[in-house]
Amino acid sequence: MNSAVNTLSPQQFHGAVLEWFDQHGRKDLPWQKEKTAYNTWVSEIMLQQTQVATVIPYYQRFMERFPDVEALADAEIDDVLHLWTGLGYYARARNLHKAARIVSRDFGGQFPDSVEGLEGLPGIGRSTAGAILSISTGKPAAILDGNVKRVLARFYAVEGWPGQPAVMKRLWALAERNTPTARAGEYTQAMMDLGATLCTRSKPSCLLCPLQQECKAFALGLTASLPSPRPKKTLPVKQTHMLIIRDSSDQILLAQRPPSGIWGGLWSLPEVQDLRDAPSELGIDILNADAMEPVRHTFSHYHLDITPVQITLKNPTNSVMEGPATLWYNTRQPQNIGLAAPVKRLLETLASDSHKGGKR
DNA sequence: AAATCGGGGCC
DNA sequence: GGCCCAGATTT
Repeated sequence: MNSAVNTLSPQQFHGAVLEWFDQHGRKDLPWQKEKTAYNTWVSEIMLQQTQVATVIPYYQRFMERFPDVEALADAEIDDVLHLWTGLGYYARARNLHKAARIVSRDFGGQFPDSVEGLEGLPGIGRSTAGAILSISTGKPAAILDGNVKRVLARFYAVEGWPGQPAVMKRLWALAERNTPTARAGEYTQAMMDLGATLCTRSKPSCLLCPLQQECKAFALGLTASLPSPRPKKTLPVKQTHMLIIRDSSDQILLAQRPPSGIWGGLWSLPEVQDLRDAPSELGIDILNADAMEPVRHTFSHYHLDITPVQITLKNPTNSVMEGPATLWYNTRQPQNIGLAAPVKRLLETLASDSHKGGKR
């Protein structure tokens, strides 16, 4: 491997980064007041999916309601999900809750104080474990989140998509190499801040960067092309029908998804691939079916073309569907439940259509 | 519409 | 250990 010759030593690297952090880093965020493992953990999980400005009010509400790991472990999952509503990615809230119970039950309320121990908890991988450990204890532990990947791939001009194991391995080695033994927590914070504020995906602010003089991507004009993008492939398209079934007070039938797989545990509309299978699969008698314009929902690995179908039942008082949990959803008074994203959008559309008095 | 992201989970 | 899955936002 073209190991890092002619470049900054680890001491010079983290020295420059820490000096920049002292002048420009953020040090007053709510989770930086008291850097316990619990506080750091909750903030890191929230920040995995959402920007700082959005996270702040969620973090504060969460901490008021669940001030420590015992409070979270004692909570019902529904209460946790309730405070998570709007943040999305509910699987992470479930993992947070599971992990709290493990820490409380198996570890007497104490978080593991090693990367390996932390990694054993659901929802915590190598990078998040490194962040929690270094920030909350100051122990040297490397992180490699999206921000740090970008900084390192550019600084060392590492070619190749970081999703490739060989590239990932190289980046981890560089991350480990530069992590200081002293001030490791601040260094972790600094690297994340650097990637988030200067070394951004597009239009990085290289002129303000403390690493610019030795940055290979800057020198070679490669900042726009590094890190290398994921090789693209054409996504398969899947089809489904989502049934809009109303009761006499115009509420819409929802069914809960199975706990794992797509939209695990979230609420969705009853679904069939082939409309002709609806009566047998769902146990309903259809008087009329009115298909709406399809909407496309894209996952990382396929497109899902959803055809919403407004259903009129022969027997409107039907009690429906044997398998999953169901509920009747009032679009005029949206409840705080975890809804699959395209279903949420669809229900909002239906609500605003009915306000206008229009039927489509 | 395409890119992005850290972890889970299966083989 | 390698590969794919999943969810939602940003660009």
